[in-house]
Amino acid sequence: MVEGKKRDERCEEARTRILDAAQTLFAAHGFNATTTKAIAEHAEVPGGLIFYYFPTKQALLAGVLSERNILVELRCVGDTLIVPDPRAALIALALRYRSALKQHKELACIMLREFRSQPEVASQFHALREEHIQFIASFLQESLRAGQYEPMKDVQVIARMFLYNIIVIGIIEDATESLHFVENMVDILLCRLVKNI
Amino acid sequence: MVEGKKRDERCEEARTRILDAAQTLFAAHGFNATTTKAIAEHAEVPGGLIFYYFPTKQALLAGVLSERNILVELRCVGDTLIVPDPRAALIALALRYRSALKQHKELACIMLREFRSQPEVASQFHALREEHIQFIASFLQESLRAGQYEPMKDVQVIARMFLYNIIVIGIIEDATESLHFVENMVDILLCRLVKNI
DNA sequence: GTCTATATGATGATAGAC
DNA sequence: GTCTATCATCATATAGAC
Repeated sequence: MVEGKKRDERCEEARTRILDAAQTLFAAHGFNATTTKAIAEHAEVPGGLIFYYFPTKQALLAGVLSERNILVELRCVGDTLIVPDPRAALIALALRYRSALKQHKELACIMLREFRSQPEVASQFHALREEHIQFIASFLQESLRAGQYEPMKDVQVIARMFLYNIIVIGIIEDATESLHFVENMVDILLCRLVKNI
Repeated sequence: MVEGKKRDERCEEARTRILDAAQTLFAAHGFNATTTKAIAEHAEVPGGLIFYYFPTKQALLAGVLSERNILVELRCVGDTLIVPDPRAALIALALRYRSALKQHKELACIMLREFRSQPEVASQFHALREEHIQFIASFLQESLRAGQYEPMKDVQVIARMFLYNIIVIGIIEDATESLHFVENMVDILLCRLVKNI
């Protein structure tokens, strides 16, 4: 029974396990430094099985990027986030981004590592950035309107700064006391508002 | 004569040419994706010569990072930069950082690419960040004092945000209209000041 | 210091049994 | 679908002539 279940699990998850292993190792050591042998060992499958599911190693990378698409997950970052106070709203949004990035840190690492040499990664990365700058800008504008504040001219710039800081915090930073930094960051970005409150 | 000079130049610069080629190719394709053969071809030297100057490929990377040390160059970024107006000072500083990063973009790319797998790179990168946050903070504090402005409590946070944005602009951004963004960024960071002017 | 030829090992990918 | 054995290629590094 236990054996059967174990067996079934391993069987039906072989492909998933390969993707998991590839994602982890690509993030940790980079695409080129990761051997298919290492992926197979980490996934606990024989080396040849990788090439049953994926024609090439490159296709395996593409599989990781498409099937574990960080864009889709991040698009939900603003859902059900309705806070009348712009300051609280931006902090909540920042924390959501932070946890989303943390959750998908491996994907983010792969994108950051490979976007210079893998064109598909670069375009995905670029699209992701611009999309979220627009989203953050309209999210901020919305929460300003909802809170009866004066609309800001600098919304685009603030959104860009917000995202850039989130990216660095999520990817480069050790995340030590980043909550404190996030709050201070939002205060500074909303300075004109805060003074008007 | 021409032949002799050409020959001499090639001879005395062989090591330098190898370092140049390695730097360029490591930045473009990453350490592991770059073969020593490719470096030799790019440097126009025979493949074996690399291992006369550097015992291993890893040592070649270490050579690039130590002999083309971006830290040293960036430490001069604030020299002879005395501007009484904090806004003008920060913009000037940002532009210096931007051009320094642009000039050493290959090094920056290598650090960003490899800091996760190469421990030496990681510690260099971390030290660089903290050092420059401190530097920017005291630079800002200084220009506030010089301009007779009230000292700010958020200097550390502003310095951090400043640097993080500079990093993203310099490394990830395509640098399109980044001057405009830099100005807006400084205005937002100094918002409390600007309102007091 | 420069260059060629090559050893040695690892890597991506395949063939084919089960 | 799973697994083993193996091929062809290419990478780092070396030996040794010049």
